[in-house]
Amino acid sequence: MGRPPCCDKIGVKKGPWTPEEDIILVSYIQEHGPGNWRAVPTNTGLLRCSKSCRLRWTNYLRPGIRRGNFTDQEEKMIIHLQALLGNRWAAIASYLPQRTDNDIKNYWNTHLKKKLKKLQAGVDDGHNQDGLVSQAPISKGQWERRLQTDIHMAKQALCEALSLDKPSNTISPESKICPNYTGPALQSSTYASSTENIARLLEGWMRNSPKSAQTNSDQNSFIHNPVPTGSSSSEGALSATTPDAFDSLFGFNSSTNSEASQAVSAEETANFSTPETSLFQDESKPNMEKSRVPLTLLEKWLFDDGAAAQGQDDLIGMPLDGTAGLF
DNA sequence: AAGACCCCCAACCGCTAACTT
DNA sequence: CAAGTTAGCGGTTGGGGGTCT
Repeated sequence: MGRPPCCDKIGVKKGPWTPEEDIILVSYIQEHGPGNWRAVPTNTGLLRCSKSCRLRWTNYLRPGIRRGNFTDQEEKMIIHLQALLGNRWAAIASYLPQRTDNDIKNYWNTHLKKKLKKLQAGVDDGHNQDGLVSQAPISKGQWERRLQTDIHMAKQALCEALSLDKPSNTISPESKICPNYTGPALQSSTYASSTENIARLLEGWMRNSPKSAQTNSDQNSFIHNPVPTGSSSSEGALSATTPDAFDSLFGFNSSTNSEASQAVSAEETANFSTPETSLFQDESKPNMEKSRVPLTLLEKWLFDDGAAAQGQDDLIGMPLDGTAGLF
């Protein structure tokens, strides 16, 4: 028996999601939490395959996602992490908790690849045009030296990237490894208007719903206890959340210029946040920890000698096959 | 003003690792 | 342990919006 399709091809809707579908999905996940995606289309009545629902959630509806306007620091980090990890977008995304792997992948393919290519063309001295590392034939000794150098540079670059911007009170695993690192960037970029729109949409929708206000503790109880406690339709779950609570629950605020809301979002979405803030992060990137484990070990190894042994001068003077020209 | 072209990104597809029975 | 099932990942595509001519 072959592998069955993830969903019946007949009657499955494809293409862009409508706000209504988003609402249904969000309200369902709000009630049941992410996971068990196979049950989502059945239980919600959405004419979407489970995969599509998961993708929609992880790439778009998931709280705390920052979209567009990649900062220099993020760019830098992506470039170096890509050099270090290759096209392991999920792993790279785990270091940028506010970005989805899809987003990073898209950004890499549409912006960074081009940028690096251009730069490499400018400084081409035997390196090829396609990647960071020359594919020209080299001797084994050269290759080993090169590998060592690449690892060395990647170490430094990662340390550097992680040390860029820092809310002062955040204590992260990275901060232990790399003393300069104190957390993810809190930049001026805004969340996706589309996410906002959904929040607004929900806001309006909820205003019309029979139930209105609930206490924050109720919202928090959802955060702390995502398992449904009793009977309810998705509609009930949604109506049990006030717009404000929804904002706080989802870690964003409809006023995107609010520094406070951004701070909250960043904090809540940070992978290194406290357990009580991390329901969605834990669930939306369930294998993040898994994928991070070897990386963390790697980082430890990277930073143990990298951060201590190398001065900042080296960072400046040590281009990552031409990428340093970017900065 | 309008058609052609380009770019971006949301979503899809296929593969595979991980989990369950 | 093997077969079946599910979730997640990375590559790719296509539609829509923006820019150019």
